[in-house]
Amino acid sequence: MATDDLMTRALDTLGDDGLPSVEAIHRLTDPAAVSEPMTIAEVADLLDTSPHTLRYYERAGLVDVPRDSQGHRLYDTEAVRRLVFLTRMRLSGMPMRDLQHYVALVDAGPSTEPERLAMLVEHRAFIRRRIRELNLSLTATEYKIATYGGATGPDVA
Amino acid sequence: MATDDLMTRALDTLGDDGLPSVEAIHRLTDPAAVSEPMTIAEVADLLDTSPHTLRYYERAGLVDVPRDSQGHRLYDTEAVRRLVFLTRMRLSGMPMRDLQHYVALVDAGPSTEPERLAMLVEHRAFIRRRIRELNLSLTATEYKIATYGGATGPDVA
DNA sequence: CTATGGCTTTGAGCGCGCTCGAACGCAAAC
DNA sequence: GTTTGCGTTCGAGCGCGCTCAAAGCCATAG
Repeated sequence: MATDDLMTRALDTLGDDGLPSVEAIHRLTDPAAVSEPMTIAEVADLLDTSPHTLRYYERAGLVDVPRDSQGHRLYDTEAVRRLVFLTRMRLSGMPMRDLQHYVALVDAGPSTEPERLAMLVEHRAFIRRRIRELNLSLTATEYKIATYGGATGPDVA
Repeated sequence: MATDDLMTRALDTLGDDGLPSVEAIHRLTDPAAVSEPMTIAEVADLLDTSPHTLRYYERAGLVDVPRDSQGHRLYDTEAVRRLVFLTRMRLSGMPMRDLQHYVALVDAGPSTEPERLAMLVEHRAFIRRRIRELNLSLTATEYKIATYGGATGPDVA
């Protein structure tokens, strides 16, 4: 388990309220400062995932990865950048199917930008709804902790 | 799809910021005002799920449901209450496994209250982390929408 | 020279949470 | 009386996202 992966570092820039600061945005826009090609293990560590998963993403057509003379993957800046995006989207609940569609649009050229933008806007709405749901469950859980009697229902006084 | 299920109603009590109001808490503590037994279809509609799923939860040992003279399920207040709790926990990401453990603890009596409380506290931490992750992804998505150029990376100026 | 370790490919397997199909029962509606 | 509709049980199937096993290649270490 990576203890200093991207997400961990990014979360550290947030307050306890979970609201991102201006600094957080800068970290988001500069995910991997180094520009040298990385091995699969390094990328996996950076993204807090496994080499298995990175190969799986590649097989799924989500990213193209160059090889070195021995046939080993060497992730260049472009590939790393895309994977940062992909893992972020996955983590926030976008299905593989949609990501495959998205990258197909990217590969299809600039004419598909409106559709890509529409996907992002829809995903934004999805994330917002999820956050609202989680806040509700959080409130319910906190209420249950505070008034804990052990029943499954609220057992309102 | 139920358009007036519990979650929908509860979310309506929240502001756009997703922060629950005092009223929301009251709705949470009084999920189903009626106290008459409900059919499986009614409960499914209330919880925005399917009869299939409700039977599945029962088979999984999460809840006991009384039957009428014809062998049909008649959900009493206790069962509905527990299912409200269960679906809330599921929606916020608690695994079936944990829920099975939790209800086993409930059935084991008051001596297990500390462990149940510990589970809730841990789940609260889980929800909070998820919300933080989602806020981060939300920020990233909003940034990408705002600066949209269509690449998979930020393409910082 | 022979391990050891990290990478490669391919296809298969798995854990989770449903979701469905089949065969059937009962009851109210036509 | 039969059709329609909603319910029942049981076991099987499915979609998703990984996750792994097997067999092999190459390079550096001892």
